[in-house]
Amino acid sequence: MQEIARLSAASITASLKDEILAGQLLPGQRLGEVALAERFSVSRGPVREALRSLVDAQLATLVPNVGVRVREIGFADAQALYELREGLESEAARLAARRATVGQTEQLRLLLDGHAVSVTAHPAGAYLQSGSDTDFHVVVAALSGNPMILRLLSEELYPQLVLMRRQHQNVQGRGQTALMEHRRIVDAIADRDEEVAALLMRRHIRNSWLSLAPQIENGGETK
Amino acid sequence: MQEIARLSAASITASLKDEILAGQLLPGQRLGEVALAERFSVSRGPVREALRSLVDAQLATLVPNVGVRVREIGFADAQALYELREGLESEAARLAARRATVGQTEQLRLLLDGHAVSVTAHPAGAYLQSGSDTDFHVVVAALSGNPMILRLLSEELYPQLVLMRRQHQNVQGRGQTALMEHRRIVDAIADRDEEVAALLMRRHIRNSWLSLAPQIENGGETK
DNA sequence: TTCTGACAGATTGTAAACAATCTTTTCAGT
DNA sequence: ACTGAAAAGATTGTTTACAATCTGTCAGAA
Repeated sequence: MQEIARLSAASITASLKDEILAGQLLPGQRLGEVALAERFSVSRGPVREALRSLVDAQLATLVPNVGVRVREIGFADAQALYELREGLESEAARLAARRATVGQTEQLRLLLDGHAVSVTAHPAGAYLQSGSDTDFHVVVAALSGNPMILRLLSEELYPQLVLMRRQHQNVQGRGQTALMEHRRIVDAIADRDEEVAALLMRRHIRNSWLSLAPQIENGGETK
Repeated sequence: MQEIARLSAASITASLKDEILAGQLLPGQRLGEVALAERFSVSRGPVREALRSLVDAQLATLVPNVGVRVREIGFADAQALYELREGLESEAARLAARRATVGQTEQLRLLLDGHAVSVTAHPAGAYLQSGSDTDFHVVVAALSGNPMILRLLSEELYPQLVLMRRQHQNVQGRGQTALMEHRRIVDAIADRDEEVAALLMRRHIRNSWLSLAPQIENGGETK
């Protein structure tokens, strides 16, 4: 696992993010500055900066004078995350219905057609696992025309979702159902029906949570 | 403007945040590392860390190899901010209606009673300016029982709001109206009516934006 | 045996020096 | 006078060294 090129702060941040999301760095694992500095053939400065960036992205936790660890996402965290998504993404769907052009909604339909192929190819619910679901949600967020919402979702919440899924190994088989819900949402967006688009997105995310919650160990860390 | 005690990273971050929000550091102003290091009697390391923290909090912008500047919030930014608030805070109100205890809603009413005194004392619309409005919204966010929503609002969005208001000097006189809207929201929360609470909060924030938008120069920086 | 406290090792926090990049100035050429 | 390139200055990015803090171990007393 040796790094070849001499990277610097931004690159190291990206590398660590990727490794965490890929599951190469396990939740709870310590991220020592010296160890990482040696691994990247760089001094502690850039590593330190990268670690702070991970903490800000909520992918790691920092205890002052002690160190940084890969974040562990418990049941309460996951629930909060999905509640937040309900508010944020229903707003994104609402704005998308207000602003998306006909060409954009067409592209969205094409995206779902591609997903349909994936679902039939891997019927055992690889839809959500393979990131197709995230693709759809990112596009809707982009169509909202709101840079803040797009950034929040794609750069903060979705990485946390990936981390959570990896930690709890949920391979939920909601592919077919989710795809149908996606189509209804696109219909509402194409109809310029803000209220319905927001409502359907809210329900979609809530259904997703209801299907996912039982898969998460209730080994409840309260705090 | 000399600092007395030898502060370190976290303290410097807090100091700079306060100064930006207090308007002592104007939007667009450069935040040079060496200058700040001398001002705080500290080396560039902690200053650098504090600056990155400001950038993550969206209170400053970073251009690599160039420097950090206090963030300028244009019309498009303000609009995006309020759209985001609609989604986030209506969700907070919904969750508050679901979870707040009777004691908590009572305290919320008491808070508004206190605000009523402030409004009658300063009838010229000092309500929103004095932070009373923010107080209410923070409490509702807390009552949502969702730590992520609370953190996002109180530590990211509201500081940006303060910065925006300072930049555009909006002293909107919506005090009496806003207070009444607040009371209706509390009523819905006390009634455990999630839908109405969410709807009223959404309208409240939208009204706030409609009253505020004209006050912002449309000297549109497109990007 | 178990708890307390001090010491040693390791790790994070900060300071100071060096390297790389950008900005501004200067000056030659048109 | 104006354009453009090159050099000087200033600023950020990185490295190295030092200080402060924490964790774990071990001796000693209850």
